[in-house]
Amino acid sequence: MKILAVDSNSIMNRAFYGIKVLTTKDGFFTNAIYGFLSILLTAISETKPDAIVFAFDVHAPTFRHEFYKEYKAGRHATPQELIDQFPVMKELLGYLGYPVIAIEGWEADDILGTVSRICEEKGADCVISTGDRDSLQLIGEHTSVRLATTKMGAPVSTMMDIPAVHEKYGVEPLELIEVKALMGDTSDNIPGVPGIGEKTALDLIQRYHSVDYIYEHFDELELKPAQRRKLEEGKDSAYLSRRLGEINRFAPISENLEDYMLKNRDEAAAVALLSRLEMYKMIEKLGLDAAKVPKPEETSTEPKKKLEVVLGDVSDFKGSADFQPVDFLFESEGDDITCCCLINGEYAVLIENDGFFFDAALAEFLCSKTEKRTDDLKFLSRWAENHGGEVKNCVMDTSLAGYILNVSGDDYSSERLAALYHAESRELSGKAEDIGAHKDILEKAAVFSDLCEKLRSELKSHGEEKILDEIELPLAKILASMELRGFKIDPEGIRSFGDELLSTIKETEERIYELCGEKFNILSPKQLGVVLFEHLGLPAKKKTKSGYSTSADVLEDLRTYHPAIDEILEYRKLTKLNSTYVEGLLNALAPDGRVHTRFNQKETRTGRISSLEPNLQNIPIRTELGAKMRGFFTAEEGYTLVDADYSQIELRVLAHLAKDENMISAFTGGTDIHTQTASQVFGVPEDYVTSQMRSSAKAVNFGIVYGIGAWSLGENIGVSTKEAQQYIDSYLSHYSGVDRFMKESIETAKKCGFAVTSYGRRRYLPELSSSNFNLRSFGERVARNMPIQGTAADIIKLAMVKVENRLLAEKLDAKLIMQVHDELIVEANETCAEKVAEILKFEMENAAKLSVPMEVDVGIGKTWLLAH
DNA sequence: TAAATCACG
DNA sequence: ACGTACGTGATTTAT
Repeated sequence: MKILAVDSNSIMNRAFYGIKVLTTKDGFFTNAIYGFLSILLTAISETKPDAIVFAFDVHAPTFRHEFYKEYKAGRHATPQELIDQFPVMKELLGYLGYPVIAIEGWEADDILGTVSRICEEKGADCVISTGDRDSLQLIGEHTSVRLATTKMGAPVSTMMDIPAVHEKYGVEPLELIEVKALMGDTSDNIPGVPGIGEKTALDLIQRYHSVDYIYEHFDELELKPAQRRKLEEGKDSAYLSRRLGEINRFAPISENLEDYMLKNRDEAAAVALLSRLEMYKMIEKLGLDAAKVPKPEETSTEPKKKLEVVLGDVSDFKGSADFQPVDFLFESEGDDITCCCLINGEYAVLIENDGFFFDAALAEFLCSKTEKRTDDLKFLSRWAENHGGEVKNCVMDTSLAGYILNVSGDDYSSERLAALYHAESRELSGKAEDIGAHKDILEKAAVFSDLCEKLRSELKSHGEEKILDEIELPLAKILASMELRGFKIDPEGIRSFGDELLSTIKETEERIYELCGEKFNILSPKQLGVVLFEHLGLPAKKKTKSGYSTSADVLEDLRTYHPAIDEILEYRKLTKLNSTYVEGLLNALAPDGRVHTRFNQKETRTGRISSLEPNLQNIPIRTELGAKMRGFFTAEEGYTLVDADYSQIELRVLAHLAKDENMISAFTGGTDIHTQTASQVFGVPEDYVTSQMRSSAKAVNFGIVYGIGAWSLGENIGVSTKEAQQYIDSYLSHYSGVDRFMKESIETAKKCGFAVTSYGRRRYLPELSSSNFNLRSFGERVARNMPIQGTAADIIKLAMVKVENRLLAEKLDAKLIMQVHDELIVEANETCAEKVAEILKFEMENAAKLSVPMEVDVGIGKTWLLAH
């Protein structure tokens, strides 16, 4: 028999402060519950208990104990966001069939102590799960403690048993009570003996084992005079502390361990509650059946609307125009569509791909004027283009709508969105065998129409309709086309570049072994750390959770200490270049001689798009060697690349948003912004700005956009924190509009709960109401950054739509193939490259009207390197 | 699977 | 007292 006893209050606290902010979409904090369940699941899988007991303090957290504890420790009172999670946690545990014990007048500790005592007496095993070292005194023959802590932000658990206590403290577990009696515990309001700290207390108890012994044999003890005096004066306090610190092991709970076995759980209630908490993955992890969710029909009195399922054929594509908008759902295998479902008013028409006229009929349908709603427009557009058509008049993509409504989500499937936005399901009618054979797609179909309406009205009420209609929907189609077209690369060039790299890597490797006097894996931070900081004795500024940091900026500081450092940095650069870019690109090369990256339109928190498999948005450019890579990105025979990029778009957006006269005039006047900043921050005329000053000013400009802190700025440009603070102060006094804007951004975000771009794209920031300083600060930095980065992202997306429209309207043989946040690349027939360059420049510069001009640099060339 | 590192804007 | 600039994705080693 093995019992897991959970110190629930302690674990809830640990989880609340240790886990990043997590809320439901209405803002209810769920991070403590989530963290609690995660810790519980690992504890269960590690200990495999036969029963689990959850001990809570009665009041969550009690005023007498927890509140005072926090007060004494100089922290804030327990935040409401945490308090609110306790009743929900208990409710959930109840549904899950676990015994929850909370007894008026007894602390959770006492309950744990009692459970472990019972176990010891009956010879059962007891594992206590807690985040609090208090419980270590309970460790015994059959009792161990699983201590949950956070080491540098990461959750860690340590098993403590008798030998572990011996090793760590050099005393018996029970003697920890004596230690505490002497040293006290400020966080627990135990005074101890004033002047006696952990070291002395441990030393005394190791020698004399108890408070009683110390005072009973006081005159015989070998003590330093100061210690003797402190102990004498603190005698009463020591005995008081001795009583306070000992956990009571006789709480009035059942002595029968069988009573703590798992009871029948109310699966439906548990699933319903977890769904309300939006912890869908947790449902599975807890071994619950998601299908047990009670149907919402129970709450509605009206009869459910019907959806008649019929098997159709390709002729049904044509007839659908009468029922606009038509909802179009599909199932796919690879690039193919295998089956689809059209929702025409009352009917769900299933059409299977029979391999005959399906593709042609579908392509024709997608091209038709009929208004369509779907759940993955980019896929559909790619399919349509592959079949010689396009998707016209698509007015809804539920996944894009879901992304716009919450950019921080991770699942925009229509199933999930339907649950999130309480879309109502229609009742399927029709032949049972038809329904059974297409269960998945029909389940989606049943809620889809209502989901579309719910999403649309939600967008409308947020003022985010235009983002969907004018930015994301048209963009999906463009991205599809960019993915399909791909980027031509020169595999021979890459291969020979790779060969050169490999031979340089080999030489560098040899030199490193020579210089270090041993062979090891240079790419292993662990091994490298040992060699550099132990064998070679270089000064380590330890950083990471698991040892020495060997990151580039740490090594940079060590360059003068040892000749191997430069070689190691070089080695890293070369291997990175080879494995990520040379090998990565060759692996991604499609048979058509091009790489087809995929653009993720629903990933970033700011509204940017991202690129993956391969990521073409991080092809090297900053170093000369790396930039050679861009020489292998090229255009088809007879075509050329036209590359256009915004100059300092984020700073321009900032000048505009902040309405900062000074910054606006820098951009209208045509002075270099970093030079102007340097001149103002350092108080010298522009002609006297050195390159050193300009580069510091540049860092400050970047820092401002990121939500700057003096410490990091100093770190970054190699000046003291104090000096960096002076730069910032000077900056903000010269750019007072920026100062005001930053303050307002945070204020507004705190008031609304989200940060927002010029175009109304929101990013919810529950972090802002976190009681955790670091999280809250992060929220504030994001509140400052999101409007800038996000607005810039909106602008270039708009530009892409405009550019594509122009290229199409003017029937140019040119296609957009890449976007790198502030840069667009078009592959154009050589005959129209100049025209395309003009269009790019014009449409990008005029994609938005800011109070500063947007400048675009355009280049034409056969390779990315040459065009940029 | 997570952590460390490094490529880009 | 504490941690320390925004947004991504790929590769490697280590757990």
